[in-house]
Amino acid sequence: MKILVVEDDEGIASFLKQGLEEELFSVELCDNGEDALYLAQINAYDMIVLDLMIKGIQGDAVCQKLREKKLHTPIIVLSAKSTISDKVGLLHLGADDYLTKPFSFEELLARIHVQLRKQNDKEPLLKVADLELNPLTKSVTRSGESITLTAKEYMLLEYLMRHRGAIIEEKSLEEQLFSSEQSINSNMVSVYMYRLRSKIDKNFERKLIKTHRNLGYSLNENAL
Amino acid sequence: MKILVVEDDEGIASFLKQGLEEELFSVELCDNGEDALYLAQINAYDMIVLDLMIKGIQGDAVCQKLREKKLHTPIIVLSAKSTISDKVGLLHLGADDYLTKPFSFEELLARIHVQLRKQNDKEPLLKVADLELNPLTKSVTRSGESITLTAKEYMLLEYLMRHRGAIIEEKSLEEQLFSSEQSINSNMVSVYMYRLRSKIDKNFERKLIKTHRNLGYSLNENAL
DNA sequence: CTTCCACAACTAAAATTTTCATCGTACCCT
DNA sequence: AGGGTACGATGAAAATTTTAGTTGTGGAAG
Repeated sequence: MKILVVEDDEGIASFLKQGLEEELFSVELCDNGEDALYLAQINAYDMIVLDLMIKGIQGDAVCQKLREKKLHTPIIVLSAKSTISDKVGLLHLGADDYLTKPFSFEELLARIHVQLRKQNDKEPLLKVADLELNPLTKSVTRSGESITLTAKEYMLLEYLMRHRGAIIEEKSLEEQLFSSEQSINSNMVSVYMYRLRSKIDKNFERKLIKTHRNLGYSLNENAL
Repeated sequence: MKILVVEDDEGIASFLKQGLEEELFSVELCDNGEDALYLAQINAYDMIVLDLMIKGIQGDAVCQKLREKKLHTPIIVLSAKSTISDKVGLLHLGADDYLTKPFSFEELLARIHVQLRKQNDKEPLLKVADLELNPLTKSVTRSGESITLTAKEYMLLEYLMRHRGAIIEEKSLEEQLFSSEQSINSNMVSVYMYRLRSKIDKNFERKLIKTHRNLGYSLNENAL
């Protein structure tokens, strides 16, 4: 699980990083709006923790822009103020939850877990171009035709679709497929990519799975 | 993940049950010391949440007795008082953490997660009779001889050993082996039991894995 | 422009997991 | 005690996962 923490204050940032890493999340830090926007779009985060008062573009604007770009990653906003207008406005801008400083680490952690769990219920049908995946029935179709996947193939595809558009490094995919058990020296991700492609992309003109040499893979309807 | 909640106050009890079940724990309730002792010994709980002030045998005594019987399940104590003597005493009696009322549900949840994680680090070597399992190296020996297990076989054995002595229902084992994905109508647990037995018990006089018809299985050095 | 290197794609075989059908046995009922 | 039934054990085939090795390809260096 990858989390992006956007936080100005170095002390809080490293405190959060350390705490979250102890919870076995993989954490990346960033201290300004521009980088946040860039990173959130290029990486496959499962969660964004976003301080409102940061350098450059403000948190609320970051939040809004990400949603405009159809980024679906849950966002938890951290804020010093706690006025009503703040809260309502934020949720409108696309934040999923907010927390006013000061807050306890455990409170943040609980909120993160709530959001991660909600993800599953939120999107009833994942779509990329004419490829559709229904997480409830675990069924997949492309151009209406049903496609049968094995468990691991399905896991891989669901993960790709939940992070559609982003470039996902092989390490993340591996983590997803083999929950944290280390299996160094293994080309299984590439093997599964091959299988997935042969089922998802092979018979279609428009290829959805893309390889980004030295970076990872992505699932994308654009040329990119 | 199975949690036993020992709580007198019906309101709190059902609140905890509901909250924990939303977190995907499987919860059992009990409102007095005697039942708590009995249930904790007969079932394979992963965690016990224990109120100090309960009917019958008091919480501290329950805690102490369970530890005397070598039950290793983590115990989180709930207490109305918050005097220092309480805290120190409890930890001596074998509790792993305590929480003073009133507490927020999220705080309890966080403590539970901490304890569950600690479990892994706490016991460096699991033993039942001459059967030994090292969770770090994932290696298993019986009477000193090394035994090679596949991933699923290992998972099953580790789970049995972490709950040694208790009768574990098939449903729990299934949940453990196939993280929550439902696979109704499947005898895989019995298939794996068979395999495990053929590696662990077959060549030995003393059988450690026991079947309890209509109840489940247990791993035990006693005749039982 | 060629060569080389690193990475990814592919293939095939081995190992494991999962399913399925059948067998054995404890327990209940009469 | 005999018979029925339900549950667990067993064996083996089918499917999937994993490993290992080979082939292909893009980009850097010469």
